Amino acid sequence: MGRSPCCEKAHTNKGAWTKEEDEKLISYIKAHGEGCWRSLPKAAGLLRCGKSCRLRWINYLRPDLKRGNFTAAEDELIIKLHGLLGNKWSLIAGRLPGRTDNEIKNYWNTTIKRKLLGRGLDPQTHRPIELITNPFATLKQQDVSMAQDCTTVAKVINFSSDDGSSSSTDLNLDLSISLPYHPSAEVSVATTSQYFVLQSRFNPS
DNA sequence: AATAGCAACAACCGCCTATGG
DNA sequence: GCCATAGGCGGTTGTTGCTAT
Repeated sequence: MGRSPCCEKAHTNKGAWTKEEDEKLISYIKAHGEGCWRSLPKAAGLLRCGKSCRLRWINYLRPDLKRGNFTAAEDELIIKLHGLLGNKWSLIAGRLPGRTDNEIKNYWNTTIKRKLLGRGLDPQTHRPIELITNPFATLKQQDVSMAQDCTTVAKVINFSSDDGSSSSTDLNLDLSISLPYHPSAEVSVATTSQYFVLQSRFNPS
């Protein structure tokens, strides 16, 4: 027997939300707060799936959302975080106040991917595309060794100062609690550091 | 002016995880 | 420990609006 559906699909609306539906959802959450998404639609008088309500609220109606274009600083932060975390959009969104995982995911797929390709970097690995076809074409041996040493990553991308305090930037990138051990994670971190090693070489400002 | 192509974004789907009985 | 359920997440699709031809 399969999994039961999250709601009675025959009695729910789908597709774009109307203004009336938005208003019902907003007023209900203002009055009762978030929580129990399954029972919310009925209580709020909405013919929607609970999941759909949650998504609509989180991605579009929440009052603390920052609408509008991404700034250059946000761009760079997303790229850095993606290099460390991969497609963990919710974790990335957690580091960008007012931005949602869905928004960042869309922005990544439509804009940043192309931006990285334009820089000659593979969007998934963040490695120079040339390195993928010929892994040691441009890296000096010392760079490879350095990249393999994960402890250098913090220095390379300025996460923290030598005394362990946070970096001088206002970006809190302490991700130490978010990264479960996985052998491939070392590869990911190493490739990210390779990117910054190369970036500093090509763009030493 | 018509329309084809593309980019951006909203929303859905299916799977995974956490939690409570 | 097992099972059912709700919530959460990432991948994918559908829709809309803009631009180029």
